[in-house]
Amino acid sequence: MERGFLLGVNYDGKEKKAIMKFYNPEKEIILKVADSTGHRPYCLTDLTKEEVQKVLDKEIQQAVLSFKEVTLFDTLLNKKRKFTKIEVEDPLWISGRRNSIREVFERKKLSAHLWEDKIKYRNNYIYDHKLIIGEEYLISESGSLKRVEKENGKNEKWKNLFREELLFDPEVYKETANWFKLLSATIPNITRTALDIEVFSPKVGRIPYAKEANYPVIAATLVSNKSERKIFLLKRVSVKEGNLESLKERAKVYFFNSEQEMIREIFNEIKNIPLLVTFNGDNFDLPYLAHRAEKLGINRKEIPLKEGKDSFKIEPGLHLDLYKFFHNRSIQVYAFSERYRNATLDEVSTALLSKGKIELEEEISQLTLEQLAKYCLRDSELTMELTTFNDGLVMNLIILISKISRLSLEDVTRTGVSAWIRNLLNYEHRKRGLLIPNSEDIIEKKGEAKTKSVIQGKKYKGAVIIPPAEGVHFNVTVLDFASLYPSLIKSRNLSYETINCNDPGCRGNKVPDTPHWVCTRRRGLISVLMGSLRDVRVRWFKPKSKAKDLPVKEREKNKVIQQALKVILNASYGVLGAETFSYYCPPVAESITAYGRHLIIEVMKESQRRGIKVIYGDTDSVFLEKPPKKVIEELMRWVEEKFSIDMDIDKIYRYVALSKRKKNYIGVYLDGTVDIKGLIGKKKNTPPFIKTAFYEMVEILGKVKTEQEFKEAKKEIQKIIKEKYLALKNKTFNLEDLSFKVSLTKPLNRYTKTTPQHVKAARMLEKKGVNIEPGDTINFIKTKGKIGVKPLSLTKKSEIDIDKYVETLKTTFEQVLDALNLDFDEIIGSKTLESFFN
DNA sequence: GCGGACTGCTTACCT
DNA sequence: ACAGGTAAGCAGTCCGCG
Repeated sequence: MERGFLLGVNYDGKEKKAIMKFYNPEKEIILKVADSTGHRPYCLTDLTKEEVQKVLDKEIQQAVLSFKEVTLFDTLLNKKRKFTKIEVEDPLWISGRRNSIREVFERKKLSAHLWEDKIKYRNNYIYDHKLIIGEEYLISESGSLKRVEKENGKNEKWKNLFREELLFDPEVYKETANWFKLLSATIPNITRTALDIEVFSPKVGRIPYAKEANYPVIAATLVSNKSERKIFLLKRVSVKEGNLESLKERAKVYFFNSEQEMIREIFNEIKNIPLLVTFNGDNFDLPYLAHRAEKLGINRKEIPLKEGKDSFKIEPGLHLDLYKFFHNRSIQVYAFSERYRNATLDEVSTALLSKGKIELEEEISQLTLEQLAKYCLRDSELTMELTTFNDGLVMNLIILISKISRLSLEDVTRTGVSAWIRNLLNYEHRKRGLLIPNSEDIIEKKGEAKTKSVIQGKKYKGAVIIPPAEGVHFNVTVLDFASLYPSLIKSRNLSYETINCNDPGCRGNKVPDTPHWVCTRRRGLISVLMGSLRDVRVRWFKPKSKAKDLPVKEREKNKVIQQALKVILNASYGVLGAETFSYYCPPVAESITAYGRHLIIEVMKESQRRGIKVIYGDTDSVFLEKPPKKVIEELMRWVEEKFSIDMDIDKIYRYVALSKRKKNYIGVYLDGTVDIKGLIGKKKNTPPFIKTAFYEMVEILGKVKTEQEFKEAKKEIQKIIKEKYLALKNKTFNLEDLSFKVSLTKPLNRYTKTTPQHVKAARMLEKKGVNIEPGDTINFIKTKGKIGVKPLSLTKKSEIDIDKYVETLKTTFEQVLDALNLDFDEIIGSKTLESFFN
């Protein structure tokens, strides 16, 4: 009998079996357990066995192991149906090779009669065995599994807390309890090692191409989470050694005369690593090593690396590529609040660890061995620290998302949030004996969107924004709906199968502002799953992440769980409106925003009925001017009773300055902190000169306490504006403070429709031999003359177009001046005789 | 052949 | 490969104008 935490499932093409990988914390090793149940790849069809046999040719028929009749519930038709389950030898027979079942069905226009054929076999295996990644199992000699269930006292407390919920919505209650157990269980601290390699390059500034692997690997470093460090160095006659002794204090150093020997040694290390961590290892380090090894004549059997479609995996352990994980938009935005902008090792580690890569003054190939080793070691250290900082936040996040999505750790780090949610939904369909629907069937049955978007080119109508009341408003309370869209999905029973259901009795349950209705007889699966995730977050993990009575460690644990849930919940609405999502359902997506619009408008009306002005609102919030406490409480209770959606007090401002512009305001909290939304002065591309001027104004605004104090503040602001205007006119500034910084979102040659200014500047740089790539930020100055722009590095002070900067200063300040009822032109005194006559 | 009105493209932001 | 809505600036086009 062995014990281990399940980390993933793979398919072994040679053994023709699913292989589960468990991690045993005592021995710090990976246990590979092959399937012992005789599970085979399969897909489903509503054709009979005889019909299928007519469709498939002899070659596939030989690969078909069996036809079985199965009964599943079709959620779209709301009835049980019989299907033929076609079991085959190898997943490629389902799809992925010539004359696979899918290909044949497609060719014969029978795609509509095929189901569950697009699911990866490793996931199919997880569904059928109800496996939970990240959970601990007992593994018997024969390979059978048993979950280690740890009952703890917490569960009882939990049940008490939710007795009410149990009566009101038992299905959600049941799932919430499951999530609670799953997410509170112990998370293993997996022993892991980071790897980084350096490669010789004969050309300056050229990164070697992994597929060709033409040049030697000259260094490799390995750093474990237990601070074991190893440096492998290739001796080269052409470079100096430097102080090699200094390396030995920091790591075990190994020298090699032969590159082949060194690579062999790296492979020996990899074979003993349960979890390998790299930064971009899928696309560089591992393919380079694999191809280089083959080139050097190392036997394929000695190479513990396996090339996948968009991954490189290792044996027997697992490989996580952190680049892909940090590159994930949801992770970047919701887990790390956009603290890094580009997912490079340097930017991510600088932002999260306050420590970046070693800056090089020379080319990699010219460094002394000492410098090379230190550079390479730092990269591995950073990569490892990204998984260990903050008590292993990143590792825990990955494992928690695995638990929720039921995907292996390797898949979680390589896919986006829509793949996570899709997999969870697939798993839950299978668990309940429901047919996993084809995307086309959902669209065919439920149709496209019926509302019209405000922005042309979008698919349906989104949120409403209550127009801001221009001016300065003192004593403002902002109310918001707690995670509005997930709450609506839960409380309005929204799911692909419940929208516009077949039962005529449900037609009265209309979605406002749309022709849609929602089923009143059965709970929707997406509604139950997202609803229970929402409940467990809002009711338990979020408050417990802030609970002062808990030890800090405990709070931090809850915080990570809360964050993992947030990442998934924040996407729950968005994926339903994304064509690429396999449960894409426009009527559901537009119903969510429609209920949202209805809600905010009703709250606004009610607030005004109760004598409180709503001065602004966006999607899920209302800004209330001078609301008495009592009225706020009554209003919130009214909303909760009438719509069963929770409202929270989001923030309280001493005052808010609004212009007519939406998504554009400045608010000052009671403690004087300033909240800036959408203003140009805050945007990252605004020149520092303008930004500084703007923030000088913000500082003054933060000090204003009463309406009387505004008089003085207005004078000071006018002073700043005059000063800055004169500084521009007299050119008393640094050139670089006038540079706009704009990012390239695509390669230069893909700007074919128009040529924006930053692209013009970038092209000038490229001509000078500068390497320009997507994601690069271009620094440019607005200049006089026909082109109107030059890269910062090529501009002389005399070329600046001062008038353009006065314009930028004007628009930046106007966004606030409008609220203060001040006029920029009057302030700088350009209301001269001339403008008078015009 | 020039300038204003307009539309479209691009980036950065908000919820 | 989660969504829609807004602000702003510039590029490019159309149209009028003896």
